[in-house]
Amino acid sequence: MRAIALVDCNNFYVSCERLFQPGLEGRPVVVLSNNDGCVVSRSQEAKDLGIKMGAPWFQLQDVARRHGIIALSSNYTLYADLSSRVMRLLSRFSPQQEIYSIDESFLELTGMADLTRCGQAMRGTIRQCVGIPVCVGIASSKTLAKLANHVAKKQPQYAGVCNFNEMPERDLDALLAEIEAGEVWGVGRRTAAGLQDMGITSVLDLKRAPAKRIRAGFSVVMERTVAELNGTACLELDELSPPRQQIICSRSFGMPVRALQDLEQAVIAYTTRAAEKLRRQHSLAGGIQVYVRTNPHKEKEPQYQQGITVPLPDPTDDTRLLCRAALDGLRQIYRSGYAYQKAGVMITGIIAAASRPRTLFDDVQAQQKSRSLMATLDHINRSMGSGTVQLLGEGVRKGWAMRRGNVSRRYTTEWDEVAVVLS
DNA sequence: TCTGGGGTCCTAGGACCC
DNA sequence: TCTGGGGTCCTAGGACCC
Repeated sequence: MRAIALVDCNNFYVSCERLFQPGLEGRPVVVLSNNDGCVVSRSQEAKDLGIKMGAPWFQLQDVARRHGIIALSSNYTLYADLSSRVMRLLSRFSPQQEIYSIDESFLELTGMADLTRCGQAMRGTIRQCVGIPVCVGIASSKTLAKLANHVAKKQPQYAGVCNFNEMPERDLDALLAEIEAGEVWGVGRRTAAGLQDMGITSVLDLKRAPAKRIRAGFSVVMERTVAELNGTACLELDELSPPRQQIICSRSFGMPVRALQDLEQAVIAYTTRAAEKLRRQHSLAGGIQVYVRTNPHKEKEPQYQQGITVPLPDPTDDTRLLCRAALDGLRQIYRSGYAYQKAGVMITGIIAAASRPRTLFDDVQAQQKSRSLMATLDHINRSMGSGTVQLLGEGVRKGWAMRRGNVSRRYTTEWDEVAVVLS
């Protein structure tokens, strides 16, 4: 039988913070999104207090004070480094691994023996070598493995590893009958409501739903989900991630921004980040979209949102050319008199650098100059820290930069910030 | 005062072509 | 008066994921 494992870190961001601040153990802790906006990770203690995923932090002030909830700004540099350590350890357990997200990985285990014990070994190794707690779900399709992982997390009797493949069908169905259909990977709020209208409430209902009806009511994607619930693997492991088809960089501002000049600085900063990502995957941009918007939550203030795509007939990865195009777009959509809350850029029309169409009029010398300048820029910023060299237009004061009230140190990636044992 | 960011896929509809 | 059929490409919007 096909065997796929899904390994998922528990409360990943909070677990990362606890590694270096053991005093957080046993206490309600949350990690906030950029700008200290929403809750994006919660310790078990915080979940037990009823703190919801995605809840705006400013609405939780009272409950936070009452229960002494500790809120930390997100520290993605730290999380990304710990994630790569976890993933490297997991790769020892299977020749085939798909890194699905910062805290999740699928592993192909087909043909191996003692899968439940193998899952326990993964847990033990990661706990010992990195210090992060994980749970493991094992089943015959990715969708079922996700569900098994969910069970491993919720039901303590599985000790963190749930293997559907070694359960009799009848027991498995009894288990699925107890789980809401909305827990299934790919079933979101809208679909769950639609399923409910059809009388489908549990995972077992969905598993037994006729494929034709599901396809007609929803889409081929949902039809595949039902097949996966029945143990037919439709989704393969994606071992190497294909290059991105779009690259987005957008941020909310730390405070409302009114002046075009500030928006220009932000757009240059975001375009710079996006261009770095573009070059890292050896691609060129065929266009760049810029958008700005006011704060939709402030209903009494005048609202405005607009975006525009600026085509780049000569595909490029040069930060300067991308910035020029983005600024050109920004000036077209900017209207004075609004308090802007967010801006962003999206690189589109992405092609591989190697497949750049050549024309008679290519300025080969300029292209070579651009390539070596960008390579030098990337080298300096990679080795000496991001932002060491930047375009002047990005600004130095950055009044629009995001808030990070309570950010921890980058313990594992910056010499200046390593953990101090005694001082 | 304060509500994240970055992706993918699918579908429908319009423009355009032969 | 009569006004096809089929294909492609692009875009916008919706739904979902972490």
